[in-house]
Amino acid sequence: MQASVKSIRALARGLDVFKALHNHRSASLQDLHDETGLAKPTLLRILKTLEEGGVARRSTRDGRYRVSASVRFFGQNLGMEDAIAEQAAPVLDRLCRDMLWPSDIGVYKDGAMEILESSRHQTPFMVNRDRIGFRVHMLMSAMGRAYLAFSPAAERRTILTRLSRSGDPYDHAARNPSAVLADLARDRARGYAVREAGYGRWGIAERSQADAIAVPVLQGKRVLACLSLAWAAGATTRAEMVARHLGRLQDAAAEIAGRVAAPAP
Amino acid sequence: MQASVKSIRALARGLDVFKALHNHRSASLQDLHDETGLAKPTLLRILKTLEEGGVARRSTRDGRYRVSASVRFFGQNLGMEDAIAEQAAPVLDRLCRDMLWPSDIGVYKDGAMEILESSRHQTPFMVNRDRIGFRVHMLMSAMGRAYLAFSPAAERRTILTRLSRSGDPYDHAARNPSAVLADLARDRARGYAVREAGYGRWGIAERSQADAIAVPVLQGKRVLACLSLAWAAGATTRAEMVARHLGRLQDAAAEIAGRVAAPAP
DNA sequence: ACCAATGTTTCACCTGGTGTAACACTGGCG
DNA sequence: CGCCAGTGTTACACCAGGTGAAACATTGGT
Repeated sequence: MQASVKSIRALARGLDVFKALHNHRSASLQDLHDETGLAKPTLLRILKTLEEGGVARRSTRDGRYRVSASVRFFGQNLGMEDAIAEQAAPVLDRLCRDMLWPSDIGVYKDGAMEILESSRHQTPFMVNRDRIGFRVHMLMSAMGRAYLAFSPAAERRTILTRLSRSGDPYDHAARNPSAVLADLARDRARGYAVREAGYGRWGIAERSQADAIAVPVLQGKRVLACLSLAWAAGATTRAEMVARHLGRLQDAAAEIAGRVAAPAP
Repeated sequence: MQASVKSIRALARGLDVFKALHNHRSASLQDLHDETGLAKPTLLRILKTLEEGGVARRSTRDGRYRVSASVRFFGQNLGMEDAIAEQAAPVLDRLCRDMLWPSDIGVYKDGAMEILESSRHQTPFMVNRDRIGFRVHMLMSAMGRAYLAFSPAAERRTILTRLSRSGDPYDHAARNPSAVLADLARDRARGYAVREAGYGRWGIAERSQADAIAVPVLQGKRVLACLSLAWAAGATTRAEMVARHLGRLQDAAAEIAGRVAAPAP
């Protein structure tokens, strides 16, 4: 941890003033003084700096301070994935501490699931280097199958059609859709999806077998993302993991969906 | 002027780092070091503070820094009026220096024009105390007439109907719509509107007569706001002011419309 | 014309921000 | 496997720069 890195009080105060300004539509120096408890000369300097930085302005008409309209564009080029990753990260951390096994969260993109965040870095069981945008197969991984199982039928059909045309041998199971659809219906009924036997291994040189389950993060009827739980198959059984952790995993998925809709402060 | 108020370097640097972070979707410490020229320990402290302030985050997966999704909501509760006032303010200042007479900008709201910004504070001719939300009559003021003259016919009709039911004697002219519409058609043809003779006076105790013209700030077919130019009637003639300044006023209106659509950096 | 509330400037104190230098970690290449 | 370049982190000592008390200026109210 970077426990020794100290934060900068002057900057933190500036952010506080900006937030105070953001809460009220406009604020006088006195308002800000009352709200933040900072000395007025300090506030004048902070507000001057915020103005020069283009994030606040002082009306020439009433002398009151407001946030600048330019801040409307802050974060406007972030995608939904960024929001999901950010809101999921602390939930994954907590999950990992509770379950002692790591989780991943990912979204569907261009024919595969793309991993957005992971708590694998907290465990010794890193199978893949943590590079952003790592992609896992739709039909082989628990995460991909969760996405397919819980998506609306139309989207499921579209994706399977796409996979059946793919050059990747792992995707060819989609060419026998009735078998796949039956598996997915079973997953949907159980409330979680499982990975295909033999896909994915743990540890250096992929010696030990891995297993995983995954649940959807639902936004209405759409699957916003999928949340997976992985463990070394030799350590415990799938039935045991489902019994102990499925509820927790589903709760976490619901929490993430809620936080993406209305982020925590 | 508050020429003597110094800005806070530590805060300005923090804002710079935030902006650098905002330009790239994600940035490593090295990226930020290269871009801002700040020492890495300084950056670590700034980033720590931005994280604690909830405006930046560091991905646990790749260790790169990003702006937090929560900044998406910054400035989201500002109205269009705030944006207009902000973008107009510097333009009004410049206009006032060029023309030596003050301008106002206002929007239509609830049966009257509401002043958003003004350069009257730069002149000795302040007729009204600069209180925010000062309202001027639609039919008596140049600004109100400009709004009516250049609005789509349907909106013009709606407003006139509303005014005709008003209790304010100034609004009763709307009860003879054909005369009003003829005046507005003339204003529209000329490209500017004028105030009703006798409305508005300059200076202390309202001794000297005032005159004004106004032009629309157009966003497509809608009148976003109106921009007025006022002067003491005894000092110069309306024909002279139109000849010298109408083009400038229309250019300024176009500039404001452009800046509201895509704010200057 | 007075008074209370708010905004601004000055200035001396000393903390808190700063960068250099040393250290730790990672990944790539031979 | 070991070296090396690139990157991230920690320690530390200096002193610029942030800070708020107090004095001053301005505004608004009745």
